[in-house]
Amino acid sequence: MTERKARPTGRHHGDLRNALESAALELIAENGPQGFTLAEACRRAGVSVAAPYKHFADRDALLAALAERGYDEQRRRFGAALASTDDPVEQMARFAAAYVRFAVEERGLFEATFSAGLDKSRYPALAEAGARLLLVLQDAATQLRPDAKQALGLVHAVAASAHGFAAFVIEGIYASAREAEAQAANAARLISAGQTG
Amino acid sequence: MTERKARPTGRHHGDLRNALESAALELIAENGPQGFTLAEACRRAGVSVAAPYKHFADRDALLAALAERGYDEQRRRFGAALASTDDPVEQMARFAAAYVRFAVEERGLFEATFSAGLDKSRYPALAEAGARLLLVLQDAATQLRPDAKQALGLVHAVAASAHGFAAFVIEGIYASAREAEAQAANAARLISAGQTG
DNA sequence: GTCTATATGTTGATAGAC
DNA sequence: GTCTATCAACATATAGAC
Repeated sequence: MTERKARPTGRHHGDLRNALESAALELIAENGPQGFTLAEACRRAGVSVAAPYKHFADRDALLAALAERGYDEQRRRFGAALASTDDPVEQMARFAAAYVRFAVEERGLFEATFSAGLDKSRYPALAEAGARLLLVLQDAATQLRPDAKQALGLVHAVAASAHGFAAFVIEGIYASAREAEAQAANAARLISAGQTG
Repeated sequence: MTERKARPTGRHHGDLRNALESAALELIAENGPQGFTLAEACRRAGVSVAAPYKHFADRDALLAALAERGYDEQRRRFGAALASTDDPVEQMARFAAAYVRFAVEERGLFEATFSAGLDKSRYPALAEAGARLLLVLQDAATQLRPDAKQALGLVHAVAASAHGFAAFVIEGIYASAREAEAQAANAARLISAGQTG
């Protein structure tokens, strides 16, 4: 077979697509979602501003690719958190902590999924990745709320609360990420054990 | 005395400063913080792009003015929420609900205070307005956590959780603002009554 | 698949007339 | 205090060469 990555004809590496995504993630992590511009990402990747258009239809398409990666990474992390215990309430607590940790450790992906402001309907693959993630969480919540709609409600409540702690950490209101994780976990525990039965 | 608002020499109303702030709030409410540009605010206010500079040093100064208004309005609303009951736990619950309601009803002010990304140190008046707000909340929390540091921690936790629900409403994850308010209040109740004593 | 060059639009900000 | 210029900077996106 031929080599998987042919020699670059221009003067670049074999995987510009990935290099652009990484640069974009850096930019978002540094300055928030609006800190990402295609032009600056090109500069960091060492290519001209025309190069991306062979890999992405436009600026939003790159963002959508990031958001999709973000959902997949969340599914991986939150799935692992859920699998780390059998106690349903503790599962929600660890999900909340993982939510905060993800926001801190992968701020670029985190903001790409939440604050990029994409027309989700224009990116079906993105909507599907989000739906897959939600399913994993809803499934876990079903142990606490057998009714599907109530399970979804619980996921939303726990996620919303955790999201707030994540936003506060990013904003620097919590000095310690660990502290914020613990608080988010605690809130999730209370919300999960709270009402119903 | 002379008339309070002299006749405009150009072709505009007597209170451009306010008109610009209102236009900016509209823009932020419509498209988020990055949806605000000085140029677009000028278009909506019906003045040239040079006009603002007689009223604000630069773009950030206008944003800072909005953020300051945002803190003051929060203090007004949250103060009223705290005063509406004597039960300390219920006070925190109503604060959380008011937080979500403020985000929904005054999204421009909400995002100006939280997501504008201002150098707070460059705007002392802004930092002071934020501090005043925090004091009101911390004071109320003292009934539940006599230790000042723990009281502050409780305020942060309740606010963080409420913030998440607010963000979820704005993002459209909660269809009903009322539902989100109720959930935020519930979470606040649990967090407040939760640990310590 | 990458480059150069370019078109086109937008922004923030300033100078100077009135 | 507002306007008319005008500027430099920067963005997204396309055409065409290699």
